[in-house]
Amino acid sequence: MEWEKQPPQQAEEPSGGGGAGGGMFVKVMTDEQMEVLRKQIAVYATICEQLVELHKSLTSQNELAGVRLGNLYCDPLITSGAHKITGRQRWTPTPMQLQILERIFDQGIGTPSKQKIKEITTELSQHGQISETNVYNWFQNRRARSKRKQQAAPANNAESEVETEVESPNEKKTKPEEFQAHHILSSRTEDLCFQTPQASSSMHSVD
Amino acid sequence: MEWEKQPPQQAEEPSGGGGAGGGMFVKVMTDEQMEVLRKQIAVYATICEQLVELHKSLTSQNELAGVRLGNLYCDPLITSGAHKITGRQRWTPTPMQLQILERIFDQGIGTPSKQKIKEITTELSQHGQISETNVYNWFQNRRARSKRKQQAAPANNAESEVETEVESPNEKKTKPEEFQAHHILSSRTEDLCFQTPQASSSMHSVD
DNA sequence: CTTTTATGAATGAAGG
DNA sequence: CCTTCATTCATAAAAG
Repeated sequence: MEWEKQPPQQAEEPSGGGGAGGGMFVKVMTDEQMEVLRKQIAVYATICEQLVELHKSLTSQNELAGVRLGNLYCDPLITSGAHKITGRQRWTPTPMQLQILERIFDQGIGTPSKQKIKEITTELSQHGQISETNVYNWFQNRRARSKRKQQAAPANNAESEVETEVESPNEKKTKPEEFQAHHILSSRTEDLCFQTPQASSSMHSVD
Repeated sequence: MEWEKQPPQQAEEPSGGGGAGGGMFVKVMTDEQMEVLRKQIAVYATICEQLVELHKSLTSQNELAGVRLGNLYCDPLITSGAHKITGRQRWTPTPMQLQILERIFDQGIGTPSKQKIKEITTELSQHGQISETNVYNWFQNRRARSKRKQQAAPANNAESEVETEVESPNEKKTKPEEFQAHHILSSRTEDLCFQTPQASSSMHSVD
């Protein structure tokens, strides 16, 4: 089946002669696999949340059963278990890499072409692990960021804002009605037990 | 989803108490286990979806008592792609829409004809607000990015621990994230649990 | 340890 | 189809 293909993802041993002692941490799934599962479980989690909300609504009229019902199936799912396995790690530029990137960015070359990306990546590879996508993303983000900062940072009295929404000049965009459900759900996704309710007996907590 | 190789440049583990460092790669799950896992999640997805449908109908009969029920659970999550009060202009596929799209993408390799788009849009409309343009864009983006990723991460040499599987050379990297439920639900869920307790416990933590 | 911020990455949509 | 942009999401890092 198709899950066999493994990405490289070689983790380096930080300082040689490390542990190898007692509790050794091993990755049981590749990041890719984890991400796939996480995504799928997110679907499940989302639907579950819908059910939670629905039950709240349904029982709000008959308050007697409302609170208990919500807690019962919501809490155990979300609060369950420890975290481990792994999350996806993201690239973090080394100071040296960052310096070089900033320098290139300041050179006014606002056009990071494909070829340029390759060159930069090659150069930065001498200072740490990096990929072309990292460079590409960095420039994309950098440009967008400075653009956004420009319109927020200066205390310009350009009140030509026709929108009814007014945002503070020294504050970045705020979303009052933003609900953070995604955080809760996805942050705990890896903690969900991969089991059917019927299979509970075949699998219990570790140690 | 698709990421090119993600270099764990500084994948430091907060190794407390001589714990060995970063991610050592061991394959602890067989293909069969992964397949079982996939099916399990598919079962969950199916059950959840059916529950949602069921509760929807339950709600509809209670509509006389509480009118606001529909809004509470449906609007924030299912119709998240639509516009909430302040309006979000960018379409966001619901998880269920995503699954359907992914499935179609895997099947009808590549050629989203006009007629096909129409059909897909109609089908997806049952799971949330969507337009043909959304579908079109989605397939365009999907294809382009899938292609780009493939060329960005070709330098893969699998881990020595992992038996590599041959994949079709002229085939795009098979996308493993398809977990469509189909009608697994009709089969006995007991058959879908893990056969090896070791693997199950490994899923939780290995520390 | 919890909350906040900074920023790498993902993605819908537009342009060519 | 391919590239680019704007917005959003998730997480490492910083602040409390």
